[in-house]
Amino acid sequence: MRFPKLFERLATLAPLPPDEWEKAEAVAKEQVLAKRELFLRPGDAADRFAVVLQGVFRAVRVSARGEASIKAFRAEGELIGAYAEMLQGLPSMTSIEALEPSRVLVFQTREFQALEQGHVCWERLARRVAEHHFILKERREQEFLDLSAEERLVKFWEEHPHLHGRVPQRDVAAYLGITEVALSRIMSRRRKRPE
Amino acid sequence: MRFPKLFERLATLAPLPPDEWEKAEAVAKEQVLAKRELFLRPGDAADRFAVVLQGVFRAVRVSARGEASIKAFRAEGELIGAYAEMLQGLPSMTSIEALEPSRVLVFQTREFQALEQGHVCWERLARRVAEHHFILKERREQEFLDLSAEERLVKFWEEHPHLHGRVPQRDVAAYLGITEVALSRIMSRRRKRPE
DNA sequence: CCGCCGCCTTAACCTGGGTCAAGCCGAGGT
DNA sequence: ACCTCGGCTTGACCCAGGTTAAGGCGGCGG
Repeated sequence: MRFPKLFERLATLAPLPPDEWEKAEAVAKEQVLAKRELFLRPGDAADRFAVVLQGVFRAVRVSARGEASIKAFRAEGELIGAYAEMLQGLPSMTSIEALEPSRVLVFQTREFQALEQGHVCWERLARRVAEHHFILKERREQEFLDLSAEERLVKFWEEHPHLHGRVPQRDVAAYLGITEVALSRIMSRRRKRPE
Repeated sequence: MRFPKLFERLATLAPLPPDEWEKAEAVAKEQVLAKRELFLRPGDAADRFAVVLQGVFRAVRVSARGEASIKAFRAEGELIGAYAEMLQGLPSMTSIEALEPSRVLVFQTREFQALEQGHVCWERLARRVAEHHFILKERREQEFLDLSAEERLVKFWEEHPHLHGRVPQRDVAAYLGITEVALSRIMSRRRKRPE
């Protein structure tokens, strides 16, 4: 077993026999990405996903009008991929970019589906993953509905302290749904009135 | 089989043997709700969900500060329930209210779990449901990030024409993340400059 | 028939965040 | 050492939407 820590992590989501995990490792390929390199670009087929072994990524949605907003940051142990597009069989509308030199473990969806045929544990895991992602998105929805930009910022750093210093401010702003300029203003405001 | 149309609908999501559906019908209970009656109130255990047979519901999140925002409207054929709380074993933070005299088909989560033990089709269905809900939430996230209130309004009516005349404007506003007043302004603006 | 209530609209005023544009560093590259 | 360039800040101005408050209007109960 090449990735025992990853195995343990996944096994907490759903029971996962070690030999099934070894089969998965056999079809997965490690990939190294330089800073600024893309794991996925818009227009690509959404036929693969990966687990981050090391590094940080940003998932950027490129809207029809060329605007770019950030859907998520992903660091060690988390999944990257154009999940929604994959589920719908659409080409990716997301670009996924390494913000640091990174390493990921890549799965082709075809090969993952083959694993699902072999043992129900993979379907169960996929269910838990879907449910988990749902919970994250619902939490985010609630923040847009109930919180001001400043409150969302505070919450962001509470929930993602490990991203400190690893993601540019402009990207945090794009994640919060505001501009770089507004973020800067909010920060200076807080500096003056600490609470 | 008491609800053949519902069976057909679910069978499009994941293969569902008719006899399994009959087992489900056997444990489900029909419930009638008057206008304004609550299917779920905040604080309740999130131990049941239902399919809407007739009527419209609104799912309202009551934030800590007493603010109320609307997570979703649900009409015929759709699911109601405090899904995120159910997944996390938390008490409901959502109130689900009938906007019209309604009928729903109620399942206890315990009983649904028993169905899951009996046949994998239920786990597969649950997975598809989770994935579907994820896609909906992600779409909504994107709308908050990329669109103005006016654009969100237009899209809302494009996507939910069947709700026309069935939900109060103030609720539409709360769903879009704006006030009743702002919604009214946007509408009068559009009346004057039709495009 | 009247008055109340729920729901919607309108108006006046305020404010958070957008836009545009001018700096200000600090890290590389030459 | 210098230049550039990318990322951050700041200021001036603008506008969408929030807040408050005053009606309008249709339906329903008394």
